[in-house]
Amino acid sequence: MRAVAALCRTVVTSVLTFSGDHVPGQPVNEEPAVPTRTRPATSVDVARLAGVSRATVSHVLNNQVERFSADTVERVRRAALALGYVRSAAGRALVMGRSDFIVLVVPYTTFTNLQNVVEVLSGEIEKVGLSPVVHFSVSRAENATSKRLQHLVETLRPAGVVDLGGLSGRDIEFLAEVGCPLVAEHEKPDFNTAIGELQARHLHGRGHGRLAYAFLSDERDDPYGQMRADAVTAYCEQEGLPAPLYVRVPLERSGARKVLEEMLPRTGTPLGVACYNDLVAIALGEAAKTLGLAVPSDFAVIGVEYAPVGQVISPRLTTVAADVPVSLGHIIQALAKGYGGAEIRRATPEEAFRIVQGETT
Amino acid sequence: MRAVAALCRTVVTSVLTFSGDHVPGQPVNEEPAVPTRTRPATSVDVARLAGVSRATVSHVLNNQVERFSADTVERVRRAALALGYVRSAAGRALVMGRSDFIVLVVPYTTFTNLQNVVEVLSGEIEKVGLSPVVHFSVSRAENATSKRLQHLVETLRPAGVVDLGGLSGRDIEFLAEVGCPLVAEHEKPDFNTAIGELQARHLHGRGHGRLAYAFLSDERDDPYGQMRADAVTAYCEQEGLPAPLYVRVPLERSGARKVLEEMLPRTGTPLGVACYNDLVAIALGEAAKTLGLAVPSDFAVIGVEYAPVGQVISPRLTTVAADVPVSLGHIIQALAKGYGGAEIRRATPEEAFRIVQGETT
DNA sequence: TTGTATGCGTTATCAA
DNA sequence: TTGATAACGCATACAA
Repeated sequence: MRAVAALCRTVVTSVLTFSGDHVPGQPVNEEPAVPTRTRPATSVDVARLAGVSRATVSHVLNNQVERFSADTVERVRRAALALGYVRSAAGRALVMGRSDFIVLVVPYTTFTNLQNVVEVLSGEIEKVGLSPVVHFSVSRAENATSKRLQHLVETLRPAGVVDLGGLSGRDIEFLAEVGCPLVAEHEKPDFNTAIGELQARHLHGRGHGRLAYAFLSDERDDPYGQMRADAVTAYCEQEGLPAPLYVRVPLERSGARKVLEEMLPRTGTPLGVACYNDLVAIALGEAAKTLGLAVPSDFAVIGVEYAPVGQVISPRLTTVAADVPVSLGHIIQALAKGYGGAEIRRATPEEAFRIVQGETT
Repeated sequence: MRAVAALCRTVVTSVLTFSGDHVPGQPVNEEPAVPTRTRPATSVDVARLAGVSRATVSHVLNNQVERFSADTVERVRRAALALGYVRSAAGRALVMGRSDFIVLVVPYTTFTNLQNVVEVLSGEIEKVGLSPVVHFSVSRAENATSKRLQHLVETLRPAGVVDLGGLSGRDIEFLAEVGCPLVAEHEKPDFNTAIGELQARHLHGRGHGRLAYAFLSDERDDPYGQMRADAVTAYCEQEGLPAPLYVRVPLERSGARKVLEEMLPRTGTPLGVACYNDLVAIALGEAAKTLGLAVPSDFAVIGVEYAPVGQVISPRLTTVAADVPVSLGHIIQALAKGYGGAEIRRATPEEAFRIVQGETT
């Protein structure tokens, strides 16, 4: 039976097959009714064309070429190319125990640079021979274990998971339990602290001795805010400034205005506000305009993101911009170390972030 | 040897194994050095615990329960649950010829609702027993075939691909060649035409007889702009209005202002501009303010997105909002039809989009 | 109603 | 230097 199937395959390979799959082991004798696709080439096809065994094909295509004659290697490679052969992830995953995918977990937060981040990481992942796949985290509760992520990891059995901020504590535990590596988890640089401090130092340098921190207050998670706020607080303490006021800003006009009206009596002016992101900064800036505050002399705001919208409005927003490839350096490094890529140097927070001076500070 | 391995597995299953994989077929006699994870349960384990054969397990777990006694079904299900059994995607994909994943292809464009869109579609995909995986398209050229997508499809062999606007013509050809179904491709409603017409009709209804269409002019692809602009043009023709002027707006202040300065002599005022998205509308609105134009009487803009930022600034932006679940109705429907879910009704463009009245029209 | 046998495509071991 | 063979986990046609 096997011989029949193999023989049949010889024919089928060079011919069109049904769009549906035929029964395994059943010779296909009839004419294809709807000739739509060719069955993907397998290592058997390559082996036959190259005149070698499947084992040889496997070795050569995995770059274990030392033990083979140059001629054999060449023949196998040409055959693979000619047939458009691509190793089956399924077969490979089955025998390896895990697949060649890396899951990028994106947090449930707006993220102007997301496409950029994914693009940069995708390139690095491919450099080490793996394939990127993006997963949007949806868990809002800090310690909820995401059923979706769990299922993805259990079925895909990825070679690794990259956390862009979407993982809860339980998610991380889960990954450890099933033995799925979390890329760069333990060497994550404290970027959020760096950002918060950068904002505080900038506001202080522009003459603001009274500071506040503005969180985002909407339906989305805010995976970074607390660390940044802590950094602002630490800066104030270190510099002998009064502790910053914390506020939560809703993303609509009247709500933002109300927040501002409530904070001013408690802080007085001038006041400098470090904001969770550009959107929060814009909301506060607009509210300040309607209240007749002078920006930036009485009321200064600085965002984080360098979103385009902050640069088209008046006053142009002062913000913190990230150098995406640099700020992902620790992940890129871990990827290289864990999966056999070239060694690279890690970036410092100073290299990763910079202030973009606008008109709001 | 097989018996040995099977026996060995019986032991290993209830015990911790190495974090690395042991050699298949090699009994593990030594004590585990680093007892980190248990090997995932297989259908053999479930079969043994339930006292049935692997075939029975497979049938029951695929809901082909008619032919089995209630007792058998129950025993199998309990055993699977007890062992935390998850069927291996690899084994399944290998024998089925394709995996249980659906690839969501996201276009290279800013997208406020992206998280929402992905969340809604993910839910629907799971309803039919498949798993969503997101792929960020990066191809900018209209007819470039994305090497990344190609590789993903070839290795993952997904059950289907959902195009959110990131596929080029060649990508679509490629998918057809390899026989990967493109979900809802042929029944895609013409939402972009609906959006363009909605914008034009709104501006006209607010008293603007002279219209323009503003494209995005930045580094990103603009997969939707042309269709919307065409719809605006068609509307003008149909209503006997002068043909709309097309402009491309860069996302920075001086550039946007220059565009505005160049268009006004050609159109005069009052002028109504249908914009590609909220950001373009904001850029033009701000430029209009600096030129001293009266908004909306002399110069009106309407965006698309209902992005939060448009609602926190002054004047508050008029825009087109999408009902995400409704606007994805055709995809949800196709998913259900193609993969055996519940039948649902398709939404019309009128149900999917609505005008959010702000202060710029 | 249940079990047996086989194949899916890849990799690893060991023999030639 | 190369090849035969045995896993990996699952699904299914077919036999019992």
